[in-house]
Amino acid sequence: MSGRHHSRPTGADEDRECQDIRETLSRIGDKWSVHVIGSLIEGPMRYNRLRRAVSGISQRMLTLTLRLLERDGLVKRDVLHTAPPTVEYQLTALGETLIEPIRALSHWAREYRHEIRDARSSFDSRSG
Amino acid sequence: MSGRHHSRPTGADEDRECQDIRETLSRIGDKWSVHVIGSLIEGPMRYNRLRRAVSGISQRMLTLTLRLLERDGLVKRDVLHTAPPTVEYQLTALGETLIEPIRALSHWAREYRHEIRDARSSFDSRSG
DNA sequence: CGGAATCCTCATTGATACTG
DNA sequence: CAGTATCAATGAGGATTCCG
Repeated sequence: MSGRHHSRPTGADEDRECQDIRETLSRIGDKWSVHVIGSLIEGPMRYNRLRRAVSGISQRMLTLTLRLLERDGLVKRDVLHTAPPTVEYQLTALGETLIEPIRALSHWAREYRHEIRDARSSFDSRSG
Repeated sequence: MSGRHHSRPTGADEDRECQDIRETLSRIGDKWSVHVIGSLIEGPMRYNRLRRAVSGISQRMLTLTLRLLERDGLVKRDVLHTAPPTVEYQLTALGETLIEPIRALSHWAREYRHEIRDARSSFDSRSG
């Protein structure tokens, strides 16, 4: 996670980098954030449509997830003054910068899913 | 998370990709895995040294985390027949492939940490 | 439509003590 | 040294109900 060039990284460098990555992971590594972000890639979306897009999410968790993403500046919330009220969510510019790194992880997961599955069943059979 | 070329992705594509990414995130998005992986990048390491490297981790969680990483084929556990026993952990080839995507997220976290901090304090002051 | 509030459950984690 | 076993606490998440 550290070690630029060929020099040994200091422990402090490591700690700071691990902090950074852990912060990001706790932001998007929860149960729903990536699903929500993934849905919003397609474009702005309203609350109930988002709810259908992210199948399985409860109303509580959708609201909570959106609030946290909004708080971190990754998602923008727009209230349109209609009756009944219309609320639209979309990725911010900052939110869009997250797409690439997430996609990288997604590709990794894709590429190695079978190796992981095999490693698992092998481990499980060894353990009884 | 999908949308290759310019064609609209199907919902099924999206779901599958979100599944993949969620699986990866639940594997490494827990409280300790990234710390452990980050420490093992430097090379093989024994249990107690790892424990000191990942400061704050309990014995229980270190063992648990290592088991899960081993199960998924990301970490290799070697028992050296000495007295007292010596156990060495290291990343597998598969484990090493994870370094790059993790580093990408790490860089993202670094690059935008201030924007996120500002977004947060702005949001919090708006909310009271 | 787009939530907020409440209650409840279960999974994750930590602390502690013990062991080959 | 490198764990295992047990228990207690914390907190994320789901279900339900109510609201402007």
